[in-house]
Amino acid sequence: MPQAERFQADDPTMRFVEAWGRMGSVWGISRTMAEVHALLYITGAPLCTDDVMETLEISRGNASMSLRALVDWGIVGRVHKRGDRKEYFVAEQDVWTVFRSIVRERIKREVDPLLASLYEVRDDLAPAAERGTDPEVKARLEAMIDFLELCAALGERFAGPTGPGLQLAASLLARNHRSKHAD
Amino acid sequence: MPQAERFQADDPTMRFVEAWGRMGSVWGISRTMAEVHALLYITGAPLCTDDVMETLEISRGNASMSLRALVDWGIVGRVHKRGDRKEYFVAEQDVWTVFRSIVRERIKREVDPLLASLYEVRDDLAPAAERGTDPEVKARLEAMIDFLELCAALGERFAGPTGPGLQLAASLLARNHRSKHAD
DNA sequence: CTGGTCTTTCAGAACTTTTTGAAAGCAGAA
DNA sequence: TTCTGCTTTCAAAAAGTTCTGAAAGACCAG
Repeated sequence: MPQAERFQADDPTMRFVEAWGRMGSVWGISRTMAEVHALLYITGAPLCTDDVMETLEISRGNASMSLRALVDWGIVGRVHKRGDRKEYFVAEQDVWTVFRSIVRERIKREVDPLLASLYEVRDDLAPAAERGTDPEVKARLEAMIDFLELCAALGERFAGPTGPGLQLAASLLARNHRSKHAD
Repeated sequence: MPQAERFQADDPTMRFVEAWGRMGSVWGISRTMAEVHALLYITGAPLCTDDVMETLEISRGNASMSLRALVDWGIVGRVHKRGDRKEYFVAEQDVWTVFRSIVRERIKREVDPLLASLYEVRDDLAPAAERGTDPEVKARLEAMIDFLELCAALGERFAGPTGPGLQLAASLLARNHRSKHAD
């Protein structure tokens, strides 16, 4: 497999990359980052910064940033080839593992800080016997906190590093499934 | 409860609104939209466009757009008061229902289109006996498609309009839980 | 050390999204 | 009909984000 790949714009690989790129928002990352990930995933083999730059036609800086961010998210790993100074990158190949990393990261980055803020609000609410704050406000706040705690806990269980993941998902679908699709 | 509410910036209501606003990205909506939703949710009572404008200090246009979008997402409803020409808005009060609406919408808007693109790529790949496309590429594509289908199906089951939702979530947590938190 | 190869950083440019405010639209009352 | 009170729309402005490319940094080999 040659180092500098040249894909046609309508090559299946490229079409996959584009489709995946459009999804970036769902995973909470930028389009380019998603494309870089898609390219690494579908290619399977380790690619270096220049491969990524050339294939996606992006700048060196952008490639470097995106790759590092993917490594931070834990869904891309760094690899070295003997006798080659360059650094190579490989995407995790198990989709379920990818999913787990993403869920874990997003909970850490987004749900946890929100919960922290809400705890603060609640704690300031309780002791002061708050002049005139509707008690129902407190109840709604609690309801939201409970829900988010449940989400975080579920996320950990469902997608956590040790989680049952796939099997659990499958079994969920299995029990009392109604007739689905034909496709 | 007066029509034009005036909250202190550090009022618990406002603090909730701000915390929730910062979360917008997670739900795939803009900060302002999230704040409008937070305000309606925590207030509990129906508010009109002017209430929202004044409380959040945003323009009429923005308030109007955000409210309509929330109605489209199905997590805010329109209400009319007898003898009042104004339109009022109330947020769904059951957090689990809100969650379900959001999951359903996002799958519809984001996962389904992606799946559609991937099906196209796969279908173009199969018949042509594609000159030189690595068979592993096809395998990886299939793996991704399978995963996304599972997600969509799970989403429907778990968060769908008829779904078991909360109970299911609770039971998931219950079985083989390891010692969690104290807090 | 010096020179070469590769990686990272960062200020500004390009692009995207969000917000505004004024104008147009709509509906009921008189 | 016209007036009035309210809602929606939309073009332009502001704010926010992502990308580029050049320069600086790191590291190794000789």
